[in-house]
Amino acid sequence: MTDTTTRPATRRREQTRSRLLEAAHAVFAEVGMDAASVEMICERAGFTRGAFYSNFESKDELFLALIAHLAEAKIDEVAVRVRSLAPDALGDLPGAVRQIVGASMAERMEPQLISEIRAQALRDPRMAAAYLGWQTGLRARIAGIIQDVVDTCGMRPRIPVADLAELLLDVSEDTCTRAAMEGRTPHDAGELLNERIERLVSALVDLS
Amino acid sequence: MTDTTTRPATRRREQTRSRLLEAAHAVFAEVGMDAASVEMICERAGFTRGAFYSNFESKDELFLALIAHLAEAKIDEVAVRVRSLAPDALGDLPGAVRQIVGASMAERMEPQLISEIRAQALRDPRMAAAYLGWQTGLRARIAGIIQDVVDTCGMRPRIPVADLAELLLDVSEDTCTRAAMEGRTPHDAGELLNERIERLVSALVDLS
DNA sequence: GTCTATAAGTGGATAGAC
DNA sequence: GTCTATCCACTTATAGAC
Repeated sequence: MTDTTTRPATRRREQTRSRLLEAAHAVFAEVGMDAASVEMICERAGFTRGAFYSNFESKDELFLALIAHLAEAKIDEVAVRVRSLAPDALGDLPGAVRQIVGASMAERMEPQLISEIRAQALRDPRMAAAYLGWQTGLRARIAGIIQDVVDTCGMRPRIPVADLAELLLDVSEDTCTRAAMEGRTPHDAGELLNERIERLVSALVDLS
Repeated sequence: MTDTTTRPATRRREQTRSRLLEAAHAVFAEVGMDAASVEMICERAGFTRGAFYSNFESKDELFLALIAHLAEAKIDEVAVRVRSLAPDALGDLPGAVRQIVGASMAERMEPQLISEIRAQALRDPRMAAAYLGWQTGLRARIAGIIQDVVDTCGMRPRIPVADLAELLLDVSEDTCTRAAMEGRTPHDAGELLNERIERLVSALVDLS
């Protein structure tokens, strides 16, 4: 016997939740939080509204759950990327930063969704809290990585490492956002970001 | 006789348009483009929907007109600020930048409205064009100002001046946005921005 | 130029069947 | 757990009065 008896319903429920979150990700990015109807999201996920309201209290709760989900996923992603390139490319700080920060930003509909989340967070304190927590965690992690590289290679940053982390995150976001607006491909955006970060980092950290 | 006969209706019409734009500014910032109803905007401006549709084709056209209006107003504002502080404070680049860029960003509902415009511009090519044109003009103007200061004072920027202008604009926007989310007052945001720009500029331009 | 009235549609959310 | 049917609030946009 499988564990069908212990948690069959719960597993199914989590799958439904997961598919709804995935659909929400796409729909919110495409048309925005307000223009997105619960119906659109359900249709995309292959459910009806009844199923939706059995899993989420409201569209707002879904959006909040999506932010939390993204925060977790993105921070994990950073950890994975770090492990996958730490050994060899330690000396190449710009390259490392782009790999870690940029790649996850330029792909898919990230700029659209992030912009949407920011716009909502500026109006709703609960969403602001969720978004700020995410960003704070991300900044701390990036700062930690930069600190490691700096220590290992004996570099001397001209501004505090925390500032540098924040700066690089902001620049990454803005560059990818503008690239998306200009109709560039994600690959193009990556190139652009690479160059900009290269110039910035080489101006901001001395090799001592 | 006044020129009442030549353009009485036109003057009145422009006043109506202007009041509608002003109301749109507030409502779009408060609830966002999609959640904002034409009725809300009309109510705020003291008109009814009939008057609205006599002046604008649709909500989208109104939003587009608002972007164009803001672009013009903001770029003019920069010019005014520059003239008002150029003579004495030329040596204080961080201070000048904050005065020019920051003040207009931290006040009122600017972060909310800008975020909303960006979110919309990421989905609608027409709005993207309007927004990108605005930003490009603003960047060019800021770059020109920085170049002046740099030349006059014999400073040596460690990255191209165009990059510096873009960077400072991005940092200003992001700082004000985050400050707003954290519930800080516009004054607080100004302080924060000031410090951040101070550190950044002193790390990025050498006094030669 | 601006208002009132209204048409036609879409939204979120619930109740109850299966 | 998920679906069908439905309620009610609210939206955009137009037609015609003033």
